[in-house]
Amino acid sequence: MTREEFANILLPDVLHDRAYYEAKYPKRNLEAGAMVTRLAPSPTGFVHIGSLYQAIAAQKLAHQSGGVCFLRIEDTDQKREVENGIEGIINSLKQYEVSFDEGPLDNGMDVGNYGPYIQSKRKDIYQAFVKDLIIKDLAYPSFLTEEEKEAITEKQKKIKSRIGYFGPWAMDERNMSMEMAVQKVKAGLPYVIRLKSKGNFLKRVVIKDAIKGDISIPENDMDIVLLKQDGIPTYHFAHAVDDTLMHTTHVTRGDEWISSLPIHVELFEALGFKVPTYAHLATIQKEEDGKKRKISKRKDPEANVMYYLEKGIPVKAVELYLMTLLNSNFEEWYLANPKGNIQDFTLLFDKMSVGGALFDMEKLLNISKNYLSLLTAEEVYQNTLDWAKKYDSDFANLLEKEREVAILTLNIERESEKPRKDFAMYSEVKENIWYMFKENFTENLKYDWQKITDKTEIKHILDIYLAKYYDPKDDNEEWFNKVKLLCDELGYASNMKEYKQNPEKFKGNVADVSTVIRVALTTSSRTPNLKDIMAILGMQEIQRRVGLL
RNA sequence: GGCCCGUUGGUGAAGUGGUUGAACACACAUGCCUUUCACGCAUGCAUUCAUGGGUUCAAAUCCCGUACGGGUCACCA
Repeated sequence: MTREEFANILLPDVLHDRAYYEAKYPKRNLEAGAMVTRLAPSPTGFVHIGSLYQAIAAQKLAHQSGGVCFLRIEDTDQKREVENGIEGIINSLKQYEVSFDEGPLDNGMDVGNYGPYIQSKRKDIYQAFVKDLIIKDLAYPSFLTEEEKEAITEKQKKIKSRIGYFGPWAMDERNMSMEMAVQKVKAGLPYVIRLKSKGNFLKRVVIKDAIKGDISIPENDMDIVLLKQDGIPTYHFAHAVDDTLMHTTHVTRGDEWISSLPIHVELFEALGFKVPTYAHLATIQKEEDGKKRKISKRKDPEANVMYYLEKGIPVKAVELYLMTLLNSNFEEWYLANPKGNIQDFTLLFDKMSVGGALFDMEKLLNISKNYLSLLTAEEVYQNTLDWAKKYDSDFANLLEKEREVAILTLNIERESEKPRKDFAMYSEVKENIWYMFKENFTENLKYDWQKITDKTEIKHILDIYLAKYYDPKDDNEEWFNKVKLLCDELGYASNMKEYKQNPEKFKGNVADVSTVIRVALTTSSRTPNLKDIMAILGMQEIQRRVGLL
């Protein structure tokens, strides 16, 4: 029996050979230095913050160099398959404005010439290459059952050997005759295809990682599984074939992959492929009970990229935050270019951190606050409305009905040198402006009175203020002067310095009186500029509100 | 346990043998400004770069050991 015949029996349904596929996916026509990168998530129906992080890196790296960034779905594990997993991923990434050049982007249909971009549709391709390996005696069928595998592991534990299927432990199957193997196949025994490893654990491979530098690891000598019983490849094999055929130049992925690097190097060599450049990104971590750990999708809601969307944290803010983690000099650049386009920033491998950063929500919110403060009132209004339509429909209705009041309110102390920073997420807008809407301002509200709490005094202050002093036509300075005059009349200090020197001479000060007006009209002691609020409310509404006291 | 990687303040970090008396940002604290809050401004916050040793005129920066943290050892990615 020839090896070809043997391979045909093992993999009878393969349509093409490897040469066919190599010819089908020619080298990309790109300028020198252009990077081809990719994001390769599994469709668990959920985009991890770490995937977004990688996506941003991959996408920037490719586009700043005039290259290509594609999306490939790694759905080789059918047990983990989730319904609508692929759409979920594409959808989430779309919302984060990650722009891929190729992938299953058009409702799951491929865009680009190097597809299919979904691994489950590439079965024939993988098998063509496995077949080639079998013919070259670099791979063999393995009939090892789970129990047999466990028995080996137990033995290895007992004698404190390394654990795995390698060298002497694999000899029986490695040396099995083709005839014997065919007999087992014909008998219907299930089998996988394993690599016949040529590696030597005592020798080392040195891999140059674009981020971590030289990594030296013992060679792989495990006869790892290439093709599972169902004929679908393992991650390792799919990675080698896909990234070669799709002509990836830079593999960006999480650094949990470093330990399988020797496998990948051996696979590329066995297949006669050129090893791509690897860039292993440090994983984002989280601290809990004083311990660091990988941010986990089961325990941490913030691991899911949808979390930020639900909270109303702008996509852009998340991107800015991830960029600060990605490149240590980004923050400085952004500070100097607050309105700059991120695309103008050049991402550099050697500015990427080798250690895993702790996820810092406070920092994210701070970035978000600053970002929101630079938007126009119209933009904040529109974004808040878009958010509310999905997550708070009552508020959305109100915003649509009271568009003008909302925008006027959001515009107070905005679009200036030092804009206000009242909220970090769209979900916080409501609590900041609700009182501006007439229909929200009814009886039985909770007022946040500060120093002056006596009802008769409060009413007295307001009555006199409205009757004698308040004039909507006043400018800011005049407006405040009037409040001071009011203070003088009622025995409150209009001058803070005088008040501080002799507080006992006054009933209170101008800040206390202003607060009374503020709280009476809004219930809150924390609001933007009072004069502007009053102008938006209008005299009639102001009087109505005073009447409610 | 084997194998990898890492360790600069509460957090992200700058730093690649000598103007580093260790940038910058977040957080925190205090004060100022002030119609509250926020903004802004000012000041403070690592006598020291996990630790022990070595190389050197000189080390956070180079070398070795130790400790600690993380990752990984699947027919999961």
